[in-house]
Amino acid sequence: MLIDPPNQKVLFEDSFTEADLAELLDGGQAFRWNRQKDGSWLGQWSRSICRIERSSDGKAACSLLTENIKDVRNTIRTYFGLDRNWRDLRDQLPWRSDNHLAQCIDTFPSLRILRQPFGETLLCFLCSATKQIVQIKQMCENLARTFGTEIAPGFYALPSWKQLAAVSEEDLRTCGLGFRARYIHATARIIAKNPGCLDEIENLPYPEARRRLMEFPGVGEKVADCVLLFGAGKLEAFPVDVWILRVMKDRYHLDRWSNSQIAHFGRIHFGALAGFAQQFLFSFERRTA
DNA sequence: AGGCAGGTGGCCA
DNA sequence: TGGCCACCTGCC
Repeated sequence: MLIDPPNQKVLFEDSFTEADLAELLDGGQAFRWNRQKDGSWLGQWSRSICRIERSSDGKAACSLLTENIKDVRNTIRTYFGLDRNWRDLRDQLPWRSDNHLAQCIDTFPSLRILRQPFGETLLCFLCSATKQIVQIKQMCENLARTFGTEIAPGFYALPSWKQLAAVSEEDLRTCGLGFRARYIHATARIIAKNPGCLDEIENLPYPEARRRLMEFPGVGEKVADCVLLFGAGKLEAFPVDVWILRVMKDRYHLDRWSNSQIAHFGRIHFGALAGFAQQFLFSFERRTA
């Protein structure tokens, strides 16, 4: 049930512009946020429904609209990474010696990395191959409505991997997944055989977690890195997609380099927080495209 | 109206 | 290893 007025609100410390908020919630990290007519954002993860309201001074307030959430404050803190000092992390990026990165950071100063539920992140990014954000969101919504659980009138949670394991590939295709249906189906079957494996992988160190994720069909280097970055808080994960390749070629002048050489350069250049740096580059490039 | 899109896996030199 | 291609479908 929806609660009105909303229960406990959590205030963000940083200020956000409209563009900041749109980039954080709808910029390709998460696929379950929608801007409402009144300008607020409504989003979902697990069995939570969340509203974010931004006042004219840039302060953003977050509230959960679902009952039965034991620890509201903690749920929000985890998802938005409020337990990390992003200002400090941002300062550790090599912006002093990298003018382009500095410009990207200035453009989206309050950008951070979400910490989404691991299994849901895997599902969303299995949908992402050669699709744009709008279409990925549509696929996720279809999956939730068709195979997920209704948690409030009109709101559906994404199906669990257990729920997905009971669905045929053919039925998955009704969600408009295309060839991605095969990946999701096969991955669900593998997870069903070893139900604890996702929890296990989430808690592994980055290199091993990445290797294990890539054993799932449909999970290559890029998807694995997205899942670990946005769903496991591993900031060293550096997803290399077409946007990042373009950035590295155009802005870092790596003209004659192969894709894998470019990816390698990025990981070395940006270091232990490479994924955080990646998000600034990605957002900036998308905005100026 | 038709090409193209936040990739992956398989096959061939 | 490195490059090329099929794979589905809906949206601009």
